[in-house]
Amino acid sequence: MNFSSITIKDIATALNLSVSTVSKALRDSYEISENTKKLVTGYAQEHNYRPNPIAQSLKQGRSKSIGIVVSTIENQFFSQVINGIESVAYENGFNVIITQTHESYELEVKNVGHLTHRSIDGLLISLSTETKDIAHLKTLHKQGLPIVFFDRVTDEIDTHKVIADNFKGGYDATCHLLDSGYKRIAHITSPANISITKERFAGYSKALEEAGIAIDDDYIKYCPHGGRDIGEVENALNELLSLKNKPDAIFTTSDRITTTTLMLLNRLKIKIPQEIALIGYTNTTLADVLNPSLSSVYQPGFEMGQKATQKLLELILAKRPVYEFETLVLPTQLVTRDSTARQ
Amino acid sequence: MNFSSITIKDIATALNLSVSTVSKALRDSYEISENTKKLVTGYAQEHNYRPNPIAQSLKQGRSKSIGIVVSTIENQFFSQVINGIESVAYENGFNVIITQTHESYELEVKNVGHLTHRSIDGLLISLSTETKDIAHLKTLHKQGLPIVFFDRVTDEIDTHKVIADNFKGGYDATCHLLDSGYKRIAHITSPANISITKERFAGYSKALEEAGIAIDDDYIKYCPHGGRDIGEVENALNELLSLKNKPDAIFTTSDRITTTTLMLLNRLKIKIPQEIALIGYTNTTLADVLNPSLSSVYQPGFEMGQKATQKLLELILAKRPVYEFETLVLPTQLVTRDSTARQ
DNA sequence: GTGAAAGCGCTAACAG
DNA sequence: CTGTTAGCGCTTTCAC
Repeated sequence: MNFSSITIKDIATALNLSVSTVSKALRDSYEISENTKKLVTGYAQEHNYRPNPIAQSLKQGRSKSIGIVVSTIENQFFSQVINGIESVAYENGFNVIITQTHESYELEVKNVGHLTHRSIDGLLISLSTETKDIAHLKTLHKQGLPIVFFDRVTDEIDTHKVIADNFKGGYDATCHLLDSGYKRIAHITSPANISITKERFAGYSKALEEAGIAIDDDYIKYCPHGGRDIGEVENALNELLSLKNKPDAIFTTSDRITTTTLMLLNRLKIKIPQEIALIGYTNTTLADVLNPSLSSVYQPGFEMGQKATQKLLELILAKRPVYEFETLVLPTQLVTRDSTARQ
Repeated sequence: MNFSSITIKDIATALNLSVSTVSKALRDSYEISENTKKLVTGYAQEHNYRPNPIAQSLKQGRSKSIGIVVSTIENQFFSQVINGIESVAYENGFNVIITQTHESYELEVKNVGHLTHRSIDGLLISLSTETKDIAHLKTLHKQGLPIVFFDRVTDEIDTHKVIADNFKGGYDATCHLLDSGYKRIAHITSPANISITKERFAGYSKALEEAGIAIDDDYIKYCPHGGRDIGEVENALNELLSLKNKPDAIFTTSDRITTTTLMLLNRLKIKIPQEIALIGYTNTTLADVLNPSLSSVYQPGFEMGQKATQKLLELILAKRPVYEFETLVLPTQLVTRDSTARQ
């Protein structure tokens, strides 16, 4: 039910006009005289007329809304992205529908189904950690649904993408550890199938390689759900701590893994950075007040949301099919704090 | 555009039936023979038919979606609430549209307008800190829009409400400080016009009163936007610190105020709890790993979202107007940590 | 300049 | 049991 509006018909009868005249007048059609336009718009204003978007959608086959798929809005990175998305979407008269996968492939498929089914004009998506098969998206993409990937992307679909410079993020973080004197640098990360994991790992590897340090597979641990469950991180950490040659530093990816690692180390009373240094990806505003303050790689979430939405709107509003796609790479920010202080 | 469906008409022509027969068959009407039902549903399944929700909404005047208004999803409390809302909404075939006020009255009015205008079936709202006049909601409520308030409520509208036990939260926090030996307990809080502020303040007052300590107005500081801007908290804190009789403890409300206060105290190198103890409302999962670990009042956000949605759905699905309303009060949880350790 | 009419996809009286 | 018809609110030909 629409709780705030009279209809075009009401205006028509009140003004003794036809609905089509009113409709055209409201849309400022050249066919309508200035007089009636004024009459109509005046009446509309006065009675707080607002077109019923549902009827418009049905008629026009467009809903002026865009769908969003993220893993979870509890993650500050994603809520920042969403704020960026909203800022651009609202400015352009679009509204957004947010859904969460909670890192589940099944939920991702379900959400995407729901969204398209609810007639969105375009989709912004960051893939779940479980997602390997993207058939559900390929189909939609082929049918012409505008899609823009952000954060966790795929190269199986050719469209606009907006990501952070994950390679550099991993590289910078690792270099910083090396520069601070750490040598046995472990890496706890998300599953290897998602893009960000590979890219960050590549940066980590490159840095070690340049420092002449061999990659030790024992030092690389994957959390199947990107740290969604505390147990994943616990296992990873325990395995690292039980190595004969324990790491002296850890580089973590993903907010969840990072903060959980910090918590677990504290719980184990392992001194950071004296026994083990820690640097990780996180967008929490609390990095400064953690114990110890946490060196981190910060991603421009808000900007990522804005950029992705701009690209999506380009696709949605394009008069003709688009075949040239861009991948925007945004810089990350390395912030060094106590958790990686020089030994 | 709907990217995933054939229409009822397609089915009808394919099966040589009328659209109404198909429609009824799909809705399992008693008027239709088992045979044709099977035929229709079979064909529908096979061709992945899904009703166009836009058309359904237009026809039925219901959209099966509910609107949410919160201050900001970056606040973990609200993202937890939203998760609770989603869990119940999805289970019942409703989807949700999330909007943020960023503590602005203007944005609240705008969002509510947008939402109703987009034909929501019901509204879940936590008022912005700026909101004093709720005429925009009263009108809608009178027109019959089901509304459920949560967290920050108003008593100017008679409907279901779901809140935390704010009085007890304030009372418990203050008692805990008193029990730990603190006597000069300051309070930094949100504006006095919102419900949670008054209720928590009442708890704080009661505890002091019971301890035979007079309320000192100099110890009560309000942040006009609930700590949205760091400057608000900075001012409040500076005023407290420049008192001749400095407080030895602070009780803060709202996630934002709490964590900002912690950050500022750290920045000022004021030792917590030795120089000033700190306890505050926060739902961050990081309370344990803050420096120092932070005593806090935790609110059952997820549950609040669930309950509010259940009540809203009751209203939406009610066959006849509802005149009996409930206010559910959920318990909060006091978690004591290092920031309020006994002196 | 204005209006009549069709139709977006669906539902629901009402006939048959 | 099935079909015809009207209509949700809007836009858009096509007549007048």
